[in-house]
Amino acid sequence: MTTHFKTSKALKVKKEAGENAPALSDDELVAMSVRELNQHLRGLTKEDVVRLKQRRRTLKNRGYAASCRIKRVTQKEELERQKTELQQEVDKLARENASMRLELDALRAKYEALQCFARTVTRGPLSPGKVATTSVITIVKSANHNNSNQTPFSAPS
Amino acid sequence: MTTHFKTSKALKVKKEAGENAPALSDDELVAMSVRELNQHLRGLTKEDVVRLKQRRRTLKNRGYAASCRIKRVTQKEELERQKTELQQEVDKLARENASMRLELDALRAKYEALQCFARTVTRGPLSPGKVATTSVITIVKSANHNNSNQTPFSAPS
DNA sequence: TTGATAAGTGAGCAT
DNA sequence: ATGCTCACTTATCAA
Repeated sequence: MTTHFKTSKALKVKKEAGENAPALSDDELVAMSVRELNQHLRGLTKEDVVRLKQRRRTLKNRGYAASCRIKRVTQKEELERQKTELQQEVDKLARENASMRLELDALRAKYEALQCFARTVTRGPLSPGKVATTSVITIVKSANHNNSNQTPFSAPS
Repeated sequence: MTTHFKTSKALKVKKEAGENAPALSDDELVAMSVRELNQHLRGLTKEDVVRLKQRRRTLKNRGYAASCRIKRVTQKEELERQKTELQQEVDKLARENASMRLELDALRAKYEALQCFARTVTRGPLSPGKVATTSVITIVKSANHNNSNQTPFSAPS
C-alpha cells in the first residue's frame, strides 16, 4: 500500500506538472498569489520555472502598462474638467462685476443728483422750495432713464 | 583591358553593395529621401531591399513615437498653464468684486444719510437750518469712519 | 506611403 | 517581488 501510494503520488505529481503548465491561462497565472504559484512550480525544470515566472512578469507588466495609460487619460480629463470649471467661475464673476459696475454708476448718478438738490436747498432756503424740488426730480429721471426706479428719494434697492 | 575593366567594375559594384548597406547609419537612413534610398538599393538582394526598407520604417516609427510623447507632455503643460492663468483671473476678478462691493455699501450708506438729511430739510424747512446740517455731518462721519473722505457732500471718488 | 496613436514588451527605478 | 514609467516595436487607422 505504502509503496503503491508513493509511486502513484510521484507519478501523479509528475503528471500534474506536465499537465498544469499548459493548463494555466494568462488570467489565472497573473491573478495567482506567490504561494499558489510555488505550488504549481513543483516538479518543473529550472528552465520551465524561469519561463513561467517570466511569463507572469510579462503579464503583470501588460496590466501595469494599461493602468498607466488609463491614469494618463484620467488625469488629462480631470485637468480639462478643472479648466472648464474655472472658466465658468470667471464668467460668473465677470457678470457679477459688470452688473455691480452698472449699479455703482447708477447710484453715483443718483447720489450726485441728490447732492445737487441738497446744496440747492441748504444754500438758498430763501428761494421757493417748490421750484427746487421739481428741478431735482427732472435730473433724476434723466440720469437713469432706462431703469424702472423713478422715485426721487427711494432706497437703492 | 576591357575585360579587366568589366570585371573590376562588376566586382566593384558587388563590393560597393556589400559595403554600403552596413555603412548606412540610422540617422542617414532615416533622413534619406526616397530617391536617394533607391540609389542605395541598387544591386541588393530582394531580401536585403525589404530588410533595409523595413529598418527605415522602424526608424521612422521610432521618431513618430518620440514626437507623440513630446506632444503629449506639451499639451499637458499647456493645459496646466491655462489652468494657472484662469485661476489668476478668478483671483483678480474676485478682488475687484470684493472692493466694488465695499464701495457700493459705502456709497449706499452715504446716499441714505444724505437722503435722510434731504427729507429733514424738505419736510420741515421751518426748523433752524443750521441744526439740521450739523446733524447730517455727524451721521456721515459715523457711516464711513475708517475711510479718509469726511467731506459731507463730496463726489464719491 | 507617411504620420499618428493604442497596445504590448523590456529596462530601470523605487518601494 | 511589485508597481510604475520610459523608450521602443508592432499593429492599425487616417490622410
